[in-house]
Amino acid sequence: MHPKKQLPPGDSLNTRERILNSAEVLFAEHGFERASLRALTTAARVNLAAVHYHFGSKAALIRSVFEQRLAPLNAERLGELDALENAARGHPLPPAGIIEAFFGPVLRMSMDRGPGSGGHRFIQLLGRAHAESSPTIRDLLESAYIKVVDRFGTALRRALPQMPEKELAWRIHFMLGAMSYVIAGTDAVQ
Amino acid sequence: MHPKKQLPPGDSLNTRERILNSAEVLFAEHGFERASLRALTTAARVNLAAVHYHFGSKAALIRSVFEQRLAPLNAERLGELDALENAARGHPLPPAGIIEAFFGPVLRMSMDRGPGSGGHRFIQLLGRAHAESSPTIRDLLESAYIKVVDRFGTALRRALPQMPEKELAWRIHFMLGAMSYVIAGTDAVQ
DNA sequence: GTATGATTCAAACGCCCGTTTGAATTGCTT
DNA sequence: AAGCAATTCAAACGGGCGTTTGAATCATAC
Repeated sequence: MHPKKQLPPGDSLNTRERILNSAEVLFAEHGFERASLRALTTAARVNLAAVHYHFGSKAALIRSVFEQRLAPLNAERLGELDALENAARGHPLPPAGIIEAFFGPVLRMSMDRGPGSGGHRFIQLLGRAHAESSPTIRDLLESAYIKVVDRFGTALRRALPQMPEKELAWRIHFMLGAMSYVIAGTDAVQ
Repeated sequence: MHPKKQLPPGDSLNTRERILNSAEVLFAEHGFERASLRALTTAARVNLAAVHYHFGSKAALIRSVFEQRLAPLNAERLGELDALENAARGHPLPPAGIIEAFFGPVLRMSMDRGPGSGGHRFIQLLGRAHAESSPTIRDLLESAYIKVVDRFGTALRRALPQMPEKELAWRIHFMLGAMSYVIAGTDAVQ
């Protein structure tokens, strides 16, 4: 039957994890559409049908790879913003602090090139997702970000009350663009 | 036989042009891979095989769509840079002028939303190409840009001799990122 | 008007994809 | 040891893709 387990059994995680790891690698390297389940399951030394058994569909696998890593990342962002707000005690926050709370966790994860940790790999994948056109991916990103964007937008608007809404929106757009481009990049620079 | 014409005959251009136009629209809207030749030829009210007759392959069609528009754009960029250099008479150029020579033509083309002209449409396509992962597209972009990047890089280095090479590279990277992100964007802002 | 080459067309080819199936195998429980 | 669900597996399904083919049509030159 479909992924119904009666209990967390002994060690089915092995297959699941192997799929998740290979998926992260291949999605980051080739993009979500170009990386096929056949290539992926071969790399993971796992049967093709295992993806559907453990995840249900390719889209669901993408979602899993995504959320598994993005959730902690966004939690860290919100945590840093919380810390800033607690320290400010009601006063508006320093804009640079807000921006650092948003980009810091990503940049730190991107530097993390320890073997096995794969932080860098996931950030590459995140950059790829930003550049993706397919509605599936765009929806996924949006739903994962909506809470974060909302909190940070509010904080920035409060920190810069004199800045026109439009101008602020453009600046945020520019920042996001620079970030996603640099992150997705092929390390051409540096 | 394959695309060998004995003479520019009466009006074969009609089919070729219809394909090019539909290709630009659909590539810009859905990306190069997601837009299929079947969808494209249907939209152009043209037979499926006409693409291979007139262009040889999908990749060659992409190249044609691309070069047809990118060549004049890059010519304009280089022209503006030439004008700057002639006006400066050997002195280093104002950095803002260099940057305007590079981004100005794109931004102007992007604003051009007159029906039929399709400037905006092509710039969207250009943004999509920047975000693309496939080697075909990356190679295409690189070969189309290499001359421009070289000239502008030299000009910037000469205009900002005190700036470390690395720092300059990063700044260029950021600018390109912001541009491609904004341009490819779904007009979410503004 | 007929010959010739350019162009269009419907149909098929072969490939890769995500997904489904149903039978083996495995591992735990009793 | 038997039973049973969880898991693995090889094989196939159906569909979309870029491409090829070979005949039909069209336009031109003689």
